[in-house]
Formats: sequence, structure tokens, C-alpha cells
Amino acid sequence: MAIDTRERILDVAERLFGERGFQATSLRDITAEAGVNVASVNYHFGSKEALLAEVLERRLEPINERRLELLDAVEARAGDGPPALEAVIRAFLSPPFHGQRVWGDDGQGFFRLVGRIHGETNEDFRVTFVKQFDEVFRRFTAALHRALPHLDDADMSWRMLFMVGSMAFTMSWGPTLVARGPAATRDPEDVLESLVLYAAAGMAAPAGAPAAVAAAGRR
Amino acid sequence: MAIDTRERILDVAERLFGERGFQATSLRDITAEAGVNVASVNYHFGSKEALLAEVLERRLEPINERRLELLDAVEARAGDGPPALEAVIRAFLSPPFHGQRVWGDDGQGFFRLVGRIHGETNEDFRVTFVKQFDEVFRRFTAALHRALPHLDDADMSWRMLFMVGSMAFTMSWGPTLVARGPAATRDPEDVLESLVLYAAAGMAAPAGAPAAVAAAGRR
DNA sequence: CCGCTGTTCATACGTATGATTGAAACGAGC
DNA sequence: GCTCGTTTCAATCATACGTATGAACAGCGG
Repeated sequence: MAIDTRERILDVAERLFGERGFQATSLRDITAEAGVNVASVNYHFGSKEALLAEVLERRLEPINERRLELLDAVEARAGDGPPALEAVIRAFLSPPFHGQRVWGDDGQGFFRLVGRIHGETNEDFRVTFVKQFDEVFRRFTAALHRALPHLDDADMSWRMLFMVGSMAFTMSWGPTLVARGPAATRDPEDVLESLVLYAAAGMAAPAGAPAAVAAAGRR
Repeated sequence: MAIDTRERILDVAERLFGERGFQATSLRDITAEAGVNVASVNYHFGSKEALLAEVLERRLEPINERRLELLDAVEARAGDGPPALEAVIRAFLSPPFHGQRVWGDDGQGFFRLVGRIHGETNEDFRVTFVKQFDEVFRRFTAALHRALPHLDDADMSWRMLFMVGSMAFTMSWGPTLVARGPAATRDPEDVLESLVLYAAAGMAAPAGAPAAVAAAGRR
């Protein structure tokens, strides 16, 4: 019956992990919904954790690849000068948003999962998970340093954490926010642009002791 | 033996929930470490979920109370004019950071838990959880609207989500970041200030289609 | 010293979990 | 149409979980 059991499992797992979380989703939930046998998960993936790793990698790899491509382009365009801040940030933030059709509804399994993943799983898993981002973080840190020479290492680390936090949280709670009222409904592209704007402004904020920050942007 | 079983359970639960997550922590883990009987959780709290609710409420209530106090002060100072953006944001972000001694080490149980909570637990719980913030969100949304009249409702909703995301993510991953290298080590107060600066700049970013954002802030 | 009340205890219950097994079904290549 | 490696299946395993139960215990007013 199954066209491809492996793929079916991955698809359902992605959605259920995203909807209910990793721990709260049993292999039986997944296999039942996928119409396959319980044993097939362990046959194809080895363990539940390995399944999660595969679910993540399947999406994350092309995303991180795309991030680096976009960053390459931005840096090439910049030549020897500092790259454009907003462009660098967009290169980082936009890939996960693509392929994302509409907020609310379904189809956002992976989207929510990424938001969740930071909170679940044990420390060991987090370590392996972070490894996937090593190169991406290195490259983007360097690029941001060139774009924002007034930030020291500590500032940069924290601000990148802030940025990733906004992104992850948006992925996780965006659907909930959208569902709560039509006031916030937006096209994913708009949300992305909003996030890019926000992050760029935050990144570019003056460093060190908070003096008066410009009260409000105009326009 | 127990000085106060209830309190001991709450303390241990807070730490373990924060370290391992809610689902991954069994009542037996908690009661064993607290040196009490398994049954005492159900006796004192009724269920595991109710225990989590109590753990959260114990810290959240004073935090949200403090947020409103601080906001009152900021608004009083502003009189009829718009409140100072940075002050409003600090009123929102600072309370959870207080009582937080140092990054890394332990003692950050609740801190990490708050970061995690958004990913775990089922939808029902999330609803009850969000309820605790109703008034806080209403008040702060209104204040931010006055401080940033150029933002419409949708922009404001998303940007607040971004801000909360940075905060939650910082709580959850801050300790990990600090542990990874001394480069980012910082006093919690410094991290808070950094976050306030970042959020204020992001909030104040121009609305709508992203034109060129100021390339870099000066020091 | 009783009996009451609030608490703690050891222990058990029923269920659900991730994993494993060994046999059956499948399918491409000869 | 037989063969053999791959995949699927029902059934089973040991374990861990949240919760429930009823007995023991401690403190205390009477």
C-alpha cells in the first residue's frame, strides 16, 4: 500500500511532533496515522530520537545551504566593503519562511517543530542539533561583525541569540497568534519582512550602556 | 524530616522541569530528589500538571505584578504625553531577570523553564498559561501604542511576539551560550540591558515595507 | 491516654511506551 | 518460477509512567 513508508513516516512525524511536541507524540500515534506498522520506525530509523533527527535534517539541510548561498551573494555584492546589514539578516531569516504557505491552517508542522525543538529533548540532543548550525553561525557572525564593527564579541553573541529567539518564537507561536484574532493575520512574507526590519534595527542599536535610544522611527 | 514537603517539591520540580523539560521529568525523579514519597505530589497538588501550574504561578505572579507596578510608574512619569519607549520595555523585561544571580551555574531552574514552557504541554495548558498574561499584555500593548503611534495593530502584535521571543529564548539558551565560551559571559543585568536596547531599537524600527534601515548605529 | 486531623508512607494498579522478534510478504534479477 | 535481500507485519517484552489506596504516623486539644 505504502508508496514509500519512510517518507510517510517522516511526513506524519514532522506534523505530529510540531503539533504536540516530541515527547508527547508516541510512535504508535505516528505509525497509526501513517498507516504503517509500529516496527517500521525502528526498522527504518533505529529509534525515535533518530527519527526526530532525520525529520529535522531533511528540512534543515536545504535551509542552511540556502542561507549560505544567499550570504555568498550578499558578500559578493559588497566586495571589499562591509555587507549590507539588512541583506545579511534577510539571508539568515528568509530560508525557513519559504515553502511556508499561510499562517494558521496546517502545513506548518516543521515550522512549529523548529520552534519547539529548543525546549524539548535532552542536552545531548541539543548539542548534536546545534552542530548542524556551526558553519552557518560562523559565517553569519563574521558577516555581521563586518556590518556592525561597533559591536564586540559578547554583544554580537547575545544579539544573535535575540534574533534567533524572535525567529524561533515566531515559528512556534505565530500560528497561535494568527488563530487568536484576525488583527494579526498576515502573509508569511509580510511577517518575514517585519521580522527582518525588527532584527536589523535591533542589531544596529548602539552598543554598551543604554543611552537614550531614538524614541521612535518615523514613516 | 521534611521542613515543608510542599515547598521542597516545588523547588525540585522547578529545577528539574527547567533542566529536562516537563514531559521528560517524572514524578518519581522529583520525589526521589526531594526525599519525599511519590504520592505526596498528588496529595498536595492533585496532578502533575497542577504541580507545573503551581510552579509557574509561584514565580509568575510576582513578576507580572511587578511589571504592572513599573508600568504604572512609567506612565505616571509621562503624564499625558507618550511614555518613554525604552522605559516601557524595561518595565516588561526586567522583572524576570531579577533574582537571577549569575548565568551558567544553577539556580536558573525557573528561568529555563519559562523558556521551555512554550514548547511543551498541550494546547489546553498553553491557553490557561497565556491567561495569566492577559492584563499585562493589554496594558503593555496600549502603552507601546502610545509610544509608537506609527505602528498598526498587526505590526504591534508581531513585534511584541518578537520581543517576547527574544526574552524567552534568552532565558532558555542563555545558560547554554554562557557555558559554551567565556566570550559571551555577562552579568545578568548586562544581558538585560543589552536585550532592552535591542528590543527598543527593533520596536522603534520604521513600519511597513522595508526601505533602507540605518546601516549601523553609532556608539 | 484518647481520638481526631493532616500528612507521609509503601505498595499496587492499569496503561502506554519504545523496542524487539520471527515469520510472512514482497520484488527484482536470473 | 525460483531465490534472496529487503520490507512489513502481528505479537510480545520489559519498563516506566501517573495515579490511587489504605495503613501508619505525628502533633495536639481535651
